[in-house]
Amino acid sequence: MGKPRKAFDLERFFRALADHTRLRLLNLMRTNEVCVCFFTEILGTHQPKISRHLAYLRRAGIVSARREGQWMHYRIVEPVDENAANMLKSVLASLARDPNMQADRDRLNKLCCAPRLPVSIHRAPRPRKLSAPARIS
Amino acid sequence: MGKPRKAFDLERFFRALADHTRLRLLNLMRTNEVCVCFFTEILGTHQPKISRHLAYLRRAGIVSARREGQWMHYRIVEPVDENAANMLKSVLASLARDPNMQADRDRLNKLCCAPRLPVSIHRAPRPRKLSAPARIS
DNA sequence: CTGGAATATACGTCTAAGCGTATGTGCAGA
DNA sequence: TCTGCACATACGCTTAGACGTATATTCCAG
Repeated sequence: MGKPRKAFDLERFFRALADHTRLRLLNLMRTNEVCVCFFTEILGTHQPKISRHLAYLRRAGIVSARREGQWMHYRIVEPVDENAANMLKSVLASLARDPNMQADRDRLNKLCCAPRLPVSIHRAPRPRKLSAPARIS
Repeated sequence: MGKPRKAFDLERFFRALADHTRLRLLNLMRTNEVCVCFFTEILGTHQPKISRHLAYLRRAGIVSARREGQWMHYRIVEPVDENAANMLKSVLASLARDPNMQADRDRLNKLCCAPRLPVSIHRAPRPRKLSAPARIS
């Protein structure tokens, strides 16, 4: 008998989405599993800031993390709650339309396909296209 | 050529939804246009608190207000942005499932249909069922 | 035009959470 | 086992916003 999964927390979900940096992160994870160093490179900000926001998203059950050696990969998870899943879908669709968010994704794609990565992240594993969002958290 | 309506602000939208009191208010407005005194009665809280949260929702473009004499009626507005409209629909569907939110609505319905209102709001206009959410803001 | 009712706003206080900087942790290679 | 890299967390500072209380505004009745 599976654990009685805690009821979905709407408030926490919205607090997690109510921040520009976190929306930018989600936008970059829309179709990819991305490692932390790519986020810092694309957003052009300090690494601890990125990690803090990723931790926030993780605590809210919106993303999951996977370790690969020294690197951590983050991806969006599909919420079990049907309404939450729909909301997240709409959020991502809304981000997809925003020109600034498109610019972020363009930079990620460019970097991702570049023959050589910048020195700061030259050994980093490149983002992986995801066929579908992960299940559960 | 209509005014170039300001782009929908996702962040502001989520900040507005990231509060328990505001979610309770939205829940009560799910199918009704409701006046302030009913909110204070149902939530059992101070009136300025209610007004502040309603103002917040209004600034975020989620509700609209209508004056009728001394009374102010609030209702949810259907966002023009398609994704926003879908999100709001999912939010309301999610609230509809929550037992505490159901209890709030039950209390509102009971009060609404009672032969006599409590003294504190005995002259207040009762909530009105809405056929569909209002357009725009 | 004056008092009271319904609602809105202002004010001071407190907490959540944002930020940058410094430091801790875990893994890989020598 | 020691060093360096990727990432996480701790710390101190600052701000948005939630709260209760007090006061302003708006409308109606008389």
